[in-house]
Amino acid sequence: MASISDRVGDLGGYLREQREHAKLSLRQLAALAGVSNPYLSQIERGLRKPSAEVLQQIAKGLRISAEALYLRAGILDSEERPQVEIAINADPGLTSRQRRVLLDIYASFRAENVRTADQQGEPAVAPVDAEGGTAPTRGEPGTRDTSPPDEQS
Amino acid sequence: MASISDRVGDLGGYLREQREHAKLSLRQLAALAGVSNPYLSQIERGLRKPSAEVLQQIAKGLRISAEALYLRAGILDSEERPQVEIAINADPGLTSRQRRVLLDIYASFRAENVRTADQQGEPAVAPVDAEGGTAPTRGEPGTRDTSPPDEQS
DNA sequence: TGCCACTGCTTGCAATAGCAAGCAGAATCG
DNA sequence: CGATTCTGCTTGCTATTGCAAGCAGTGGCA
Repeated sequence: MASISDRVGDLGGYLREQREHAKLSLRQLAALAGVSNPYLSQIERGLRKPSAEVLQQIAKGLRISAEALYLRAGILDSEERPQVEIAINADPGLTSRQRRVLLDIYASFRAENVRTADQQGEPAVAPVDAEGGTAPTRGEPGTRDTSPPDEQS
Repeated sequence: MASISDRVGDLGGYLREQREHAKLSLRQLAALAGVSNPYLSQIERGLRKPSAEVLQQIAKGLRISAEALYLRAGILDSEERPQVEIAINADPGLTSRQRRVLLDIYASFRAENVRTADQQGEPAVAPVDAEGGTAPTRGEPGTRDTSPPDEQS
């Protein structure tokens, strides 16, 4: 029981705190959230590990952002990332090709600014097409070593 | 099977596309991601609904952001993320000119996609870009009416 | 040709999520 | 006071997730 609570950054404690802050009983919040009250109790005590969907519902009941709960549950990572890259990747209104183009241009702009800042003739870093966009120093996925990793099955 | 796939915005199709783009077999990606290959196959075909944890692992294997998968899985709402325009404007690593260029390209891509959608007879799906998205406009939980809702149990 | 390695997938199972029914204690009310 | 309502929690159950074992097809090689 404590192990789950520890691992997810005391999600349960946070939930209880928020619920008490909102002056809701466990049953009231469960009803608002659309989950069973025993299950909510178990979550608060760290006995269960709720899905993102349940967290969404609980967040709705508490009128807080689901992301706050995701962070505590370890679903979201609060590490700093280039926001532009995230936004481009997350934008459902762009095609894969458009995303790639935008990421390329963005990367080259950033590289250009680094070069300008250095002024020391450091070799230009070629813009790398990475759909994930989070590790620009890596080669393209398609150019990766194609020898298969150890078989798992 | 199709119902899950429809509901989560074709997560499975996206996963397959990304995997193929990375030139990985199903087994290779499963190994990289640390999930079983039958399960990955089921996910791609929409037969299973993976947890956020599994999505995180798969994203790691594909070297893309987990959030892209969360969006397609319905775990994250795209309105909760920084919009591309906002992100570009806020990026300290870009010059004004670069920002303008990126914004112009982004806008033309979006317009292109709207036109494409119109030509196909679909209703325009371009989301209204509202500043701040769905940032909670309601007060703190503590400020809400504290009369209990109807009891459910 | 047979053998081997690879591919994606089927199937049955164990573990866990999430729930309904219900318990015991506390608080409130007539 | 007893009855009622509320509180958080226990327990046993079903549905689902995720996996291991294995199948059938494909391609490459001696």
